[in-house]
Amino acid sequence: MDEISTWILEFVLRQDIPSALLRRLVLLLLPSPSPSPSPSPRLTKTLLLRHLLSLLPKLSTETLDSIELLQTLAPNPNPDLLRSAYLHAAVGATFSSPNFPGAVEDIWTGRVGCLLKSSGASKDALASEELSEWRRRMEAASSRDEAMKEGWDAQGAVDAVAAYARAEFEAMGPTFLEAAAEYLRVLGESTSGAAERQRKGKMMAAGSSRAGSKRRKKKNGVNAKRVCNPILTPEVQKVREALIRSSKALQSVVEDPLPRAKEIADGLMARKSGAGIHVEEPRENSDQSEENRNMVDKSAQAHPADNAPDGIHTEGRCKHPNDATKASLMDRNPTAQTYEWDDDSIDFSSEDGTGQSKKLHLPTQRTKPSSPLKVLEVNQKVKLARGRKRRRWTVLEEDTLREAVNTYGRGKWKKILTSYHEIFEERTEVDLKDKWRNMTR
DNA sequence: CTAGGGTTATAT
DNA sequence: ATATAACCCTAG
Repeated sequence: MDEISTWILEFVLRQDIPSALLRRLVLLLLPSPSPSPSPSPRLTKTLLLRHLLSLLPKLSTETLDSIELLQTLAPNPNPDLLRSAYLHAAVGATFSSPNFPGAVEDIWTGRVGCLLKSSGASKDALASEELSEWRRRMEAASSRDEAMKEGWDAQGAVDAVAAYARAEFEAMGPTFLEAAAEYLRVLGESTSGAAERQRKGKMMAAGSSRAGSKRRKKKNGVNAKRVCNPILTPEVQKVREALIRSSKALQSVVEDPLPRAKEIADGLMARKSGAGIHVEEPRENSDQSEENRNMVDKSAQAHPADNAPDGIHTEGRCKHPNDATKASLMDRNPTAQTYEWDDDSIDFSSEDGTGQSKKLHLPTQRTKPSSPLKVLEVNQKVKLARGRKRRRWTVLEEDTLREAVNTYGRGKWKKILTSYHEIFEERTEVDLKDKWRNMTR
């Protein structure tokens, strides 16, 4: 995984992502050497902390595993909170286990026993007087009630773990992307050098040290340019490229609003025109365009959360599985120009101060084909031109597919697709089958 | 809907 | 230039 994916993953992990997805990411990235080099310590830590929090109302041995792993990651800015979290998690896990003697054996004789015996880093980080005290108490007790009678605050234990995780996040500071965004915002507000240097320092603290030194080297050559156009700093360029490149990965997290909007629009169309839907291919504009706008507005109202912030775009994928044959208003218009996030079509620069900006201008509507023959020809062209954009399979998708084939069996592609549709977004059952064929060759 | 052959874009 | 992965077509 490269540095840029790391920034983005870290950012994504700090967001509110579905717990199922988080779990998968944990399984994918954590158990140390998965495919290639393990992720950066910072990312690993983020992942572990998120995992820890996601387990939370419950305390289990999984909680303990997470904390033990976290303990191995330097630096450890909150040693007291870490010890406290471990203690509370251990006690909590013991009490919430259905098998009290078994849990004591596993947690207190096993884990804690080893921990207290061994000397060195892990002992320093996790062991405490209180922990050995609890160990004595647990091993002496013959039942859960007996162990608990000296007082135990279950909610307090959960709070202790949460407090530790929050403190760690706090100590880590904002994610690299957030810091970069903040830096640029401030840079845009004031061109004062002092402020710039201050923010810069803050940002560097957030990023990995490797990233920092790399960029510092680059900085000098482009300084003149960035003063007059803060949007063009190498940092933005880099982040922008990263966002584009990673949009594929993000697609499994961020829903593309377009298919949904189209669905709604089609629904409205169907209701409006009764049974038959026929829209002339090259549409006469003016009178219908008003209606068209309304429909878009309505769909926007129905899904306010889908409005992505400016600059973060998912690709405009218009095709909807069931609509391949229907020509609808929302389908890609062959005569219109769309702005796509293709890697090589990105050019935000307007270096020439001539004010002659490169505006997109939509060509005026072509005259509609006169003969039926021509209509056919145009339709064919549309069909040919409408191949899906190639999208590489993510590791998450591959993993999910493997797991799904294990549970449902090879050949149950439709079933697999529907039960994991949130992960196989925009894939068809045929894609799954093809992918499986590729994977097993 | 699935299987399997065919086509094309992309990585090596 | 070639191999491979992703995608397409279509019979059954």
